[in-house]
Amino acid sequence: MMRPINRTNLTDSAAESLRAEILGGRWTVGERIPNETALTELLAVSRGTVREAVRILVSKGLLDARQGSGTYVRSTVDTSGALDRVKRSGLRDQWEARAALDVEAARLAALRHTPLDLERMTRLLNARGTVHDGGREAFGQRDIAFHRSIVEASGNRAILELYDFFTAAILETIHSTLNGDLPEPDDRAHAAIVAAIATGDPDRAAAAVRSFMAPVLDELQRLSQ
Amino acid sequence: MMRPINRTNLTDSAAESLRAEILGGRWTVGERIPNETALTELLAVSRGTVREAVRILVSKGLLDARQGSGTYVRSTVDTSGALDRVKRSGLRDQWEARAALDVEAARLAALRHTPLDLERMTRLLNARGTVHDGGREAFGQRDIAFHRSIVEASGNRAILELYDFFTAAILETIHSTLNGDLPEPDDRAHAAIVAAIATGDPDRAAAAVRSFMAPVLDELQRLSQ
DNA sequence: ATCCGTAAATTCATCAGATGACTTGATGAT
DNA sequence: ATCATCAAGTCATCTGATGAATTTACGGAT
Repeated sequence: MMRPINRTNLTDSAAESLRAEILGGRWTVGERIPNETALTELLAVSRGTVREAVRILVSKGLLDARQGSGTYVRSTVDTSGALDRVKRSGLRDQWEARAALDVEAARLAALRHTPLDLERMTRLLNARGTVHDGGREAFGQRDIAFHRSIVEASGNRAILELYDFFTAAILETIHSTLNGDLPEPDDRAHAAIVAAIATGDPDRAAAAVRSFMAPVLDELQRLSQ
Repeated sequence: MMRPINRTNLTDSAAESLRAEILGGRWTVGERIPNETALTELLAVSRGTVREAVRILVSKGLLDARQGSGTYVRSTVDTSGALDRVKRSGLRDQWEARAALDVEAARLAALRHTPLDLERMTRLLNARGTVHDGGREAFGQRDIAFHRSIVEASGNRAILELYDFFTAAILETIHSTLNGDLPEPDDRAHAAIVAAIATGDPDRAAAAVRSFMAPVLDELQRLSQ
């Protein structure tokens, strides 16, 4: 059951060697790397192991294998580990990062929201209810849906994508560590956010989200010390 | 040369099938999935193909293969594609997201910076010079180093990680699409950021970064329309 | 009955060989 | 010069076999 953390296998070693060569600039983007047989000799492992190693790097977006042609370098920057490190960065850091996106999203939503966006946000706000309606789990889902609609209204897909990531990551962290004893968000504060966005004033919208986030951030700051 | 976008191979199909089963909750976290021989029959592909498919999911963090024991579900949420989608979200969206992180980082830096942080930021600001010193490439590097030092001073590793990602992603995009005709940042604006952080006023620091970012954001907004 | 060491079974890791599918460049006929 | 055809190169896939690590089953000692 107990496993040493750094025991590795040939496939991972081979993939790591290849990755280091790619990131080190041994081949340029678009260039073809040695074929499987040559890699077998270079890495001193069997062809099957080479293929598994290459497969890993293809899935990371570093390589591109084309049947009949060869395997080519697609990118020399590896961003695959970034989100893993974000996940391990602590709850306070994650919440702060999400808050930053949330504030900016509200700012952009004030400038760009469509009538449809406003209708959806209002509807989700009204449907949000209280924690007593249908249990904690269901309330959390409704709360998340409401906040997500704000980010959607920003029209920024990058922010929305990261917001979804943080929502999932934070939920995972809270489930595994805390027992959900964070301050409950104020209901009137939610309405204030929608109202601010509706007026089209970005600074007011940003301030509304920021003041809404403040209690949780303060609590997390306290917990992290 | 022309390649249909959805031509796939057995390994990717098998990996996708497995991924769908995992995300669909067929097995719970910690549960052991069928062994390679069984997967060979379930997926109707050879063991080698099964192994490559499993490798992909292991590298994505969904599975955990243990020699002699079995292959277990590590996570049922897949965040591996999030950054890829962010990369494809357009330059304006990426820049806005990074700006959001940058502003929040300055705010946090004002509250948390150490004397060492301040020293480093000042040093990098002075070393930044102009675009005429050592060429455009070198100047870009110094500029990035300065901005990164602000994010470092925030003490938030999640924001720093994402900031690095955006820096690389934006650089890649600019290289491949634009020809670097974005507004040059003002030098005095940089000094204003450091000064604001040094006073410890988070709102002033945030405002300094925001006004510094404004010209580029406006230009990108114009380009995106 | 419990504990513990050994053997057996299970499972993933790795290697080797062979065949097929696809791409690319060369060849040759028109 | 153009185009169809062919040959070489390369990745994709299958099959079989052996090794290494883990787990389980078993049997003896206490």
